[in-house]
Amino acid sequence: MPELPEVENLRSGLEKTILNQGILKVEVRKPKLVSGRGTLRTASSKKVKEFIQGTTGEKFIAVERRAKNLIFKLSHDKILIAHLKMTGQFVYLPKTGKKSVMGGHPIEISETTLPNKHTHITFHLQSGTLYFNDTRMFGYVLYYPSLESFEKENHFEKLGLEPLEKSFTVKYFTESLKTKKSKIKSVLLSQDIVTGVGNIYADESLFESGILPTRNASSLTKDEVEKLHSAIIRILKQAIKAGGSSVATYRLLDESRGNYARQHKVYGKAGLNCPRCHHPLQKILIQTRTTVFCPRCQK
DNA sequence: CCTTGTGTTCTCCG
DNA sequence: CCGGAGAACACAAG
Repeated sequence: MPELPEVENLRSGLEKTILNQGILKVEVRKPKLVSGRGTLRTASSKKVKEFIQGTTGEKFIAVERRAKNLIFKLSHDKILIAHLKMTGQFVYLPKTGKKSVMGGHPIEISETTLPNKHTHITFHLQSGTLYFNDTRMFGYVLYYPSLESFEKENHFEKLGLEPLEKSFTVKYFTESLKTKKSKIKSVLLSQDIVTGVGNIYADESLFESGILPTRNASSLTKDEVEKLHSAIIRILKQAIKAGGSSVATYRLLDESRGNYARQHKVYGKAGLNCPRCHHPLQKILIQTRTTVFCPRCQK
């Protein structure tokens, strides 16, 4: 579920809670989740051993984000890279005081028994416990013993630019889109020009900029590229500010757990009327992904 | 029961 | 190399 705004909220939540904490003990219940990325990864007990031995006794120094990935920097230049994919979540439970919970998936947050059957990695920290849960097990947490080993692997090789960095300019976006032969929605989902936009924010950005998701990326006019560029940035920033508009990401346990109010205008609203022109919103499939748009005011 | 849908990304074909 | 389909897996809902 998590796209850039949700991961960014998770990142800042983790930063507030686990930073400077030592790792006392680590448990890995699903070896596959620490054994590599990709669909064909196989469980490796050697990786599990390296993961546990390498992280135990170290301390969390920083929590950063690249696209939808979390980067945990540990003492001694050790690094953990986590991807939540669709259903991954991190939950932190302090030993005492306020119970803060954070994650990527709303269902299990309300079921606060931890660990549960979807808990695959547990970090016992000085002041609390950090759980990595993932129902569908597409996510992963990878361990790198050094800066060199991390850079050598080039984990982020295929990713495009961060949409909220200054380097993501209209000029860059224009030039990049010219080279693409596929639909604009496919390009947004592909992560290789601009990262962090998933199904929700792709549909929302295209609606906001009045562009049909089926348009060929290279056919966008200068004006359309400018509108899409600013819509992506504006919508992502608003979503981060709202705490992630699509799902709960970081909050206190005592807050209303059903509060997943989405601010989107088209995502998940097929059949309802367009908020702009009141024509019924249409649903189609693009690359096996549900896509909702207004056939009248998106051109 | 079976079918469909799910916020991601990698791999395999053509 | 490129683009699209299917796969990785586990549910919930209809």
